Amino acid sequence: MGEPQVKHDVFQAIADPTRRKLLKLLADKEMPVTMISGHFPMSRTAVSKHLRILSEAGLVKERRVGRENRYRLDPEPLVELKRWYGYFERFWENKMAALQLLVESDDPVE
Amino acid sequence: MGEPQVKHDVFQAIADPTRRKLLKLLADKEMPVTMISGHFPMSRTAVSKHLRILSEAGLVKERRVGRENRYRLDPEPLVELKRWYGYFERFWENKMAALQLLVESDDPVE
DNA sequence: ACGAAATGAAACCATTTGGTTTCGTATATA
DNA sequence: TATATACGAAACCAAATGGTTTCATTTCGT
Repeated sequence: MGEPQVKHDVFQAIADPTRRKLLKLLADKEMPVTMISGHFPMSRTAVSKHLRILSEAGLVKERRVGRENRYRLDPEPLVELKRWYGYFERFWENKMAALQLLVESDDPVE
Repeated sequence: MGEPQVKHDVFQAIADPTRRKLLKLLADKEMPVTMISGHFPMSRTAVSKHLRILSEAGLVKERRVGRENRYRLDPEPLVELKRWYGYFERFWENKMAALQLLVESDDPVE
């Protein structure tokens, strides 16, 4: 019983650029740690720690398969982000109308 | 010429809960620093440093009026946030449909 | 049975972060 | 003019962050 006691929340989790890249990488593919770390200019252990933080925030799920640990995105906690953002939508009136068009076009960011 | 050279980006800026509260506080009201800091259990100087970070990220605008420095929300950089999570929306298909309803209802978060 | 692969835990380190208190300066007001 | 108010800069500090290397454990493939 009691709260889920998450150590890192979504906002903290996505604050780091490496972790944002991790989420994109794991968005459509499930991958084991060593393969994941091949995409980053740091040690496997460092990547592993980032994955841990993402996992604490609920943004990735891990699945043990033999000796490897496979990770995959779980986008569900991003809803909190969307809600938070949604609160502010009421505050930009005219200014945002133009920029909204930019958002609608879905060229990838980062 | 050259990039705007922002020290703190939006993701870092909103990672801290105090700064998220600041944004909500300044969403519809322009306020001077001392009045703002009255809403937080820390020194005026500490609040001032948070405001500086938000300012670097472009999320607040400051305006000098006499001896006071008035701050107000500028939501424009939040568009980057929307674009970012917008990328992931294509990855939550069925699961998100239900939660979407929650988002649409606008009870305040935090 | 044995060696290699996959991983996390632990200890360690430098830098950043979030807070403090003190001080100087500009502006308002009595 | 003198005093009080509003604020940021600076120096400082403890804890968190993001990285490293080393080591032990589990599992796979000969």
